[in-house]
Amino acid sequence: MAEDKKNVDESAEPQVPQAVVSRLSLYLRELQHLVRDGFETTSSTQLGRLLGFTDAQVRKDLAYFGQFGYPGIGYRCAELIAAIKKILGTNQSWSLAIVGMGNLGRALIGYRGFQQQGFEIVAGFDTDPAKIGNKIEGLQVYHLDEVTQVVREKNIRLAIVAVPSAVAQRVADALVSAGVEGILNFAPVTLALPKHIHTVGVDLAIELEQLSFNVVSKLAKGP
Amino acid sequence: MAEDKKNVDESAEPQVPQAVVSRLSLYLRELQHLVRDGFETTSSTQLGRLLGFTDAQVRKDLAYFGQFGYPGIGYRCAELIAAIKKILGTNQSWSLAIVGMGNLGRALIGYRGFQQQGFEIVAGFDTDPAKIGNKIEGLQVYHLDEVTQVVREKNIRLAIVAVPSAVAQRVADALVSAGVEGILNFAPVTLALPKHIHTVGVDLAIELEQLSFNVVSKLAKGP
DNA sequence: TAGATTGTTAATCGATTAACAATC
DNA sequence: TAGATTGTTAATCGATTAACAATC
Repeated sequence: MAEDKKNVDESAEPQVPQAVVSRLSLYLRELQHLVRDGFETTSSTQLGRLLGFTDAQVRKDLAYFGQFGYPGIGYRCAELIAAIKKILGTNQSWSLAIVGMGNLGRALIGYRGFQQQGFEIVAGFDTDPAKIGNKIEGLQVYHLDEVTQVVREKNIRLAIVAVPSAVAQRVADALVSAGVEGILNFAPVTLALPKHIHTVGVDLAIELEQLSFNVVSKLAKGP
Repeated sequence: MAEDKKNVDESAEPQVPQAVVSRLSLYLRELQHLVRDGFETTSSTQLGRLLGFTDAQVRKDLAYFGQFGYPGIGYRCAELIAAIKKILGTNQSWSLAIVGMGNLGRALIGYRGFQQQGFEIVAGFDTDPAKIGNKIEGLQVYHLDEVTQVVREKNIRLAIVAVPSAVAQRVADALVSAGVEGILNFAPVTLALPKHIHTVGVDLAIELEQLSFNVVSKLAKGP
């Protein structure tokens, strides 16, 4: 128990790369489309083609989590969907908080895609007195000072941060001390948080920078 | 010239991994914060610490593009900012179109972070007659049928897709045939587009799935 | 049976890290 | 000079792909 070599994780499982987890979400999305389009089964080749991956990669990714396919047949879509949801934790529904009732925050409250994948926003927070106590887009808005109480009452484990950069770190700290375990951060800053808190950052300007880089780079090569 | 081994890109340059490009955007963001906070210079160690990377990785990433540092000194922030902007193509301003004037589309029009990094939304598109011809959040809204003309007139090279999944592919096709070269897609679908068109997909539900996966996985290990 | 497709091992490829001479 | 830090090469590590026996 005492002997740790380097900083290797002590847990037994093979340790799943984050890249595998994000492809898992893409497999889930494609499988849902396949079911909608009437497919009962699919194959690693088909899934790979739809997403631009090799068939080997699809099989390898799934192999991290178990055996889900049938040699000679492929994968039963409904079955694989259920399995991936279980792995991702979205076989159950998650209660979310959102902080920041600006343009982006309000848009996210109305976003249908969250509900569809098992995420329900159950509380909004802001510090603007004009907004607190009202409902915005049907969602009850609380003062950030009440976050600890509301998070406990409503069993909130994940939160969305949609506030200006200048206050994002303070808001994140408040969420963490209220007991939130994961944060989806839309403010264009790197949050400094305890290691056991999970963070995903979405910086919209950065996404555009990836595009502009690729567009300008391609100028070098002719058509 | 004829002899190509496998499907190796013919272009001379070392071929930059996409992961490097996204870290480049993060370096830029941190450098801008450092300048705001009064730093004249920084180092690979400092940048790495702020972002959770090793110093070696920072230097290696930058080395793809040239020599920007001073041995014994580090990097001059302003200088490195200018260099990265040039690499990413954001030393110039980009004119953007946005398609879809729903909740998310309207929020993105008002998002200050785009302007700040050199992206200006100059035209909105929709197919709802009630919206066309008006200004939304100060932005002129056109019918999607006019996209080719507007794209040409306003020199638009990048576009944001914020429409429902069901129509995202058709919208993307229209943008491409209008001459757009890069698409930031918020619809939760994989777009099938010509190889020379660049796409970045942002699926908000998938970002939350990454969080839920990590939160449930951590249950296995006790504190 | 023949054809299809899995799960898995081994081979390849690519990315990260460590180390260090060169430089300020 | 001593201390700091770069750019770069070599070593390590990890992820992807190819190949194939097993299975339906």
